Amino acid sequence: MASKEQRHRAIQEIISVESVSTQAELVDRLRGKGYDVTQATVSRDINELRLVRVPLGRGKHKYALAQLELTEDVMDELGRIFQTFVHDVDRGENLVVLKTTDGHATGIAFLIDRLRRDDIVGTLAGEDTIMVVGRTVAEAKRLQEEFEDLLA
Amino acid sequence: MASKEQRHRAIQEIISVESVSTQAELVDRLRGKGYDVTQATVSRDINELRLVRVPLGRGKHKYALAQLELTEDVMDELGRIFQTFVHDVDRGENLVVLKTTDGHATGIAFLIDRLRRDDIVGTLAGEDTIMVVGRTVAEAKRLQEEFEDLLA
DNA sequence: GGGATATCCGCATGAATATGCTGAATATAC
DNA sequence: GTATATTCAGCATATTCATGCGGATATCCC
Repeated sequence: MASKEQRHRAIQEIISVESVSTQAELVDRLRGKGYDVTQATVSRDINELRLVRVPLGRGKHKYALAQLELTEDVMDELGRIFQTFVHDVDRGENLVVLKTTDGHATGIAFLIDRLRRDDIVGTLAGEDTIMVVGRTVAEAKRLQEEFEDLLA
Repeated sequence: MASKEQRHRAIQEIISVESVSTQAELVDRLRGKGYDVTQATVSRDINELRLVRVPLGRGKHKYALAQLELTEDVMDELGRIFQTFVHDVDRGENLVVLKTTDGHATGIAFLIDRLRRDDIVGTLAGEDTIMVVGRTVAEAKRLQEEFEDLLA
C-alpha cells in the first residue's frame, strides 16, 4: 500500500514540476500516479507539508513549497546559535568582529550571509573570528547592537 | 479617502506584526485602522500583493509576505557551494559522508540542516567531513545521488 | 458639459479549502 | 493471543476565499 510519506513526496514532486492551482487538480495528478485519495486528504497533506497557494495575479494560483527560511526564522536560529557559539562582539568603524567557539566561525558566517541584508557587504571567516563588513559605519553600529542583543 | 495603495501598505504592516489567519480577521484589523472594506476587497488585495496563507500545522494558518526564495534557490546555492568546497560523496548504509575543503564542513552542514528535509535526520560536521544521517538506507541512497549530481 | 472608458468595490454567490466525525487499519501494551 | 491507543482517510459539511455583475466615482478627450 502506498504510504502517506510516499504520497507526500509525490505531491512535492508534482507541484515542483507542474503548475497545480487547486487541490482538485492535485487529486487528479495523484490519481494519475496511482494514489487514490480525496480532496480532504490532500488538504491535510498540504497542511502537513506546509505548502502555500501563491496568487499569480489575474486570478491564477499555484501551489508551491513553503519557503523554509523566512527571515525571522533565520534570525531566530541565529539567536540560538549566537548564544551557543558566539562569545564576543566588537567593532572597528564599519567592521563588526565576532569571536566564536573554535571551528564554528565559517558556519555562522554562512548563516549571516544568508540573511542577505543590504547593510552587510559581506563576511569573512577564519577559525574563531568572523568579520562582518557593514556598508557604512552607522549601519555597522546598528548591526553591532543587533548582534549584542542576540547574545543577551 | 484612503487610497488602495495605503490600504495595501496597511495590510502588509498588519500581517508582518500580528498573526492573521483569515481574511475576515484582516477585515477586522483594517476596520480598526479606519479602512472600511469587505472580505471581497481584501481577497483582491491579497491577490495583488501576492500574499500567501501559510499552514502552521494543527489547522492554524497565517498570512505572510510572498516568499522570495523557494527551496529550489537553496538547492541552487548548495550546488554552487558544493562545486567549490565538496570533493567527495560516499555512503555507508544510511550515512552519507561528504569530504570538504578544510574548515568548511561546519558551514556546509549548517546549510544542509537548513533544508529541513524529512529524509535527513541530522548532520554532524568535523573539520573537513560531514556526516549526513538519512532516515533510511533507501533515502540515504537517493540523497547520495542528489549530492553527487550537485557535484557534476 | 457630456460621453466614453477605466478603476474600485460591495453584494451575492460560486468555488475552493478545512474539519468534525467515523470506521478501518495499524501499532503498542498487557 | 486480546485489549487499548494511535494513525489514517473518507464523507458530509462548515468555513474560507474568489469572482461576475453592477453601481459609484474618477479621468480624459472632444
